[in-house]
Formats: sequence, C-alpha cells, structure tokens
Amino acid sequence: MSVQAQLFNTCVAQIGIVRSYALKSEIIHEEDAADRIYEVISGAVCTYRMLKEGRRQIADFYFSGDIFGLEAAEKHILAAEAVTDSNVRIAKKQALNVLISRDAKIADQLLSLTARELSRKQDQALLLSRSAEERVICFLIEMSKRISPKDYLVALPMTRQHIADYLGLTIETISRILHDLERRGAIKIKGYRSIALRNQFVEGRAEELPDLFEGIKGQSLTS
Amino acid sequence: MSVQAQLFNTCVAQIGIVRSYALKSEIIHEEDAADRIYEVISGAVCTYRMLKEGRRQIADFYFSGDIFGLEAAEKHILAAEAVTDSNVRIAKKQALNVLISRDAKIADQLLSLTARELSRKQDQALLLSRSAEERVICFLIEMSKRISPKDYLVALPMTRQHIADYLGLTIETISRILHDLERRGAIKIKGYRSIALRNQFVEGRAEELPDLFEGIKGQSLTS
DNA sequence: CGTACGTTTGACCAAACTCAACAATAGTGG
DNA sequence: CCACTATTGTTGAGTTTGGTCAAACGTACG
Repeated sequence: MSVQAQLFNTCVAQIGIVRSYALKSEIIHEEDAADRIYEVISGAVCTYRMLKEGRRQIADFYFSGDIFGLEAAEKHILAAEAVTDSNVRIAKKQALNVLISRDAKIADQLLSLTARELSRKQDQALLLSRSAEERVICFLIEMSKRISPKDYLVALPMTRQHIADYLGLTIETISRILHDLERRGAIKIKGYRSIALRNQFVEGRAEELPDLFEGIKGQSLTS
Repeated sequence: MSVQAQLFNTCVAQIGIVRSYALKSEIIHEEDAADRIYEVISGAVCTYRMLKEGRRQIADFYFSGDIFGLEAAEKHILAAEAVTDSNVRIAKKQALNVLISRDAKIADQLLSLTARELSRKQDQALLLSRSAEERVICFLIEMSKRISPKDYLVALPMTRQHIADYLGLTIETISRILHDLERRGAIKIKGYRSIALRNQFVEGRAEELPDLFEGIKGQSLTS
C-alpha cells in the first residue's frame, strides 16, 4: 500500500513523534479528535468499531510503513489497537498542512494515498458480500501480498478472533474453513500464527478446488 | 455527500461535458481507463462489479450533485450504469489537475471529497457484516438522508434487484423484510418505487421494533 | 514444564438462499 | 381512458450456510 509514498513518509517523519504500544493496547479511542495521522513503524495495528451487542468490527489492518487515520470527520469514528507490540509515529494534521502548503507534491501524495485507501475499501466492501470461504481465501491472499509478497509462507500477526472480526464471521467458521482448505491441499497450517499457501505446487491434490487460488498473487476474485 | 463541494462542482463544470444516458445504459465499462471523474447532473447512477457466477455487486449509488470515479488505479475496477435516465458531466482528470495547480483550494476539496467517500465506504463495510434486517433499515435511512432529507417519503429510483445487489442479499429477502417492517408499522410501502418512513409517528404501533429507528435521521447503528 | 489462552471440533439451530408459482405495477397501444 | 402485457415484486416450501453453545485440545509463553 505504501509503495510509492516514500516522500510522504519522510515528510511525516519530520513532524511526528514515535510512541510504543504494547500488544492489545489502545492507540486511538473511538470519539477521539481526528486531528492526527499515524504511520506504523513496526508491528501491526488494527482499526475497529464496537457494535451495539458488544461485537467488534475490524475495519482494517496496518503494517510497517502503512499510514492510517486518513478518513475525514472531526471525530475518529474508528478506534485503533496494537495487534502486536508496535511503534507508531504520530503527526498532527495541522503540522502536515504547513508542509503541504510549501510543497504541492506532498498534497498530491496525500491524495493518492487516500484514493488508494478508498480503492482498497471498495474491495473490502465487495468482499463482505461473498461466501465465508471466499472471504477467508481473499484474506489469505491479501495478507500474503501485504506481509510477505515474495514468500508463500505467511506469518499472521493476528489471532483467529481478529480475522473473524475483520471478515464478519465467527472464529469457529474461520477454523473450519482453514482446516477444510488444508484438507483440500490449498494451504498448510503451521501452528497458530503462520500459514503456507501451497498454490504453486497444488498439482492434482486439490480435488475440485475452484480456480479461486488460480491467480493467487495476482488478481482477486472478480470475473 | 456533496454538501460543501460547491466550488469543486463549479470547477468540474468548467472543464467537463454533459452526456445523457438512458435507463440501464452503461456509463463506464469495467476495465475502462480511469482517467475521468463524473458528476451526476440529474437522475441516478450506480457503480458495480460483476462476479464470476454472473452475480452483480453494486458498490454505490450516486444522485444529483454527487461525484464518482475518485478511486485511484489506472483502470476502473468498477463499472457504472444509469439506474434511471440520467445526465452526467464527465471531466478528464488531466484537465482537473491544471485547475488544481492554479488553486490549492480545489485540491483541498478534492481531498476532502475523497476522504468523505472513504469514510462512507467504511460505514458500508461495517454495514455488510450485520443482519439482513439491519442492512435494509440502514439502507432506507441512508437513502432517506440522501434523496429526500426533509421528507419521510422516500422515492427510490432503484429496483429491488439493485437493492439486493447493493446489500449482498436476494430480492426475496428484501421483499420479505420490507413487508415485515410494514407489518410492524415502521414503514409504508407505496407501489414499487416509494416508501414512507413512519418513524416520527410510530407511537405504540411498532410492537417490539428495536430502537433501530430511534435516531432515524441522525446516527447510524454503531454503539 | 505447566498453565492460560487461543483454537478446534461436534451437535444443534436459525437466518438467509433457492426454486417455483403467483400477484401487482406501470408502461403501451388501441 | 382502459385493457394488455412485460416487468417487477411477493409468497411459500425446502435446503444450505454459517452461528451458537459447550467441551476438548494444542500452543506458546513464562
């Protein structure tokens, strides 16, 4: 995501301060003023919202180099917590605006970052109206791309509960689907925190596994 | 949505051309180059993506004054069609960039529009992981706010099929839920294309209707 | 090495989907 | 202005998917 935004990150680095957050600690409270933006220096962070019945809906995960807090609004509508021990750089939007007014390229990168985030949200929204299995598969592909783009072994920093809250499913369903995918030879589960995608050497072993894993590192599931 | 973007719309008006589209005609093909932005002058438009099995997923609806096509990317990942006969102004992003470089306020509005769209997408993503009934209720509230903010009678330009494709449900489910809401006194269905929200005079008639319709014109369903 | 936490598994249940027949609407031409 | 028809929406029965609850299990961390 933060592929080309180097200038922007450098720029945020000039005006922001770095803070450390322990596993599970809260980085943004829902309803906090939304006058800052955040860059993940190390670790993993998720943004979320609490629903009436105590359920939690995770809006997104952010990893090293990613920037979050771009959505508009006066107040944050999303809270954020550290999924693992993390370092996060925090910069005031106000200070950023000063830099923007000096260099139009920075404004341009900010816009393009926001537009890319919008595009990603589109994808996520589309994903959420698909079957449980498709959601899990897309999740694995996305995490693979974002966490270890070159490798087929994905080290997931989040728990099953995080995944469930992100995909709008239950942990039991996640568990069942992962094991079904493993049984069908598409993945190999290694402990609680990493999964090997076996797309490239699936051979004949994957029974009638739909071509879902076809372009695993390429396109998503749209026709 | 296009509340404060007057300057921006004016600006787009300077460089864009208006085209007419008949009901059901295609405005953007999936895979078209994404070098334009669009403003709905009259009518209603939806953006969507086709899924493998021939199902369609509607990403969003846009009404008079709304702007779409903001998401990044080289190619459009979303197609667009006219939900009713519509007039749409089309402007090249390139031409827009010229205006932006002359006036920073325009860049600012473009960013804020994109951020607001992002925020709306967040909401939509959250919505999609709720029950069918909640989705329908939120849909009605959102349409009420966007189509006729002052009125409790909502003239829906789209068919049940559009609604189903937007909410990730089937037309049968939409139909059943609407009729259930009517039975419980929350709405009144007037023909195929308009619905009266009876929130303000629900009185005692709405049995145990959850407080979903509580702040009908105000907040959404987050705790 | 032991414990706490996260995960798996199974039996059961409810929500939403499918298929199919039927009904209402709104647009058309007489 | 009415009757006709294509389109859109409704309703019911049966099935599927994913959720719930509860118990067992495994992992990772101290």
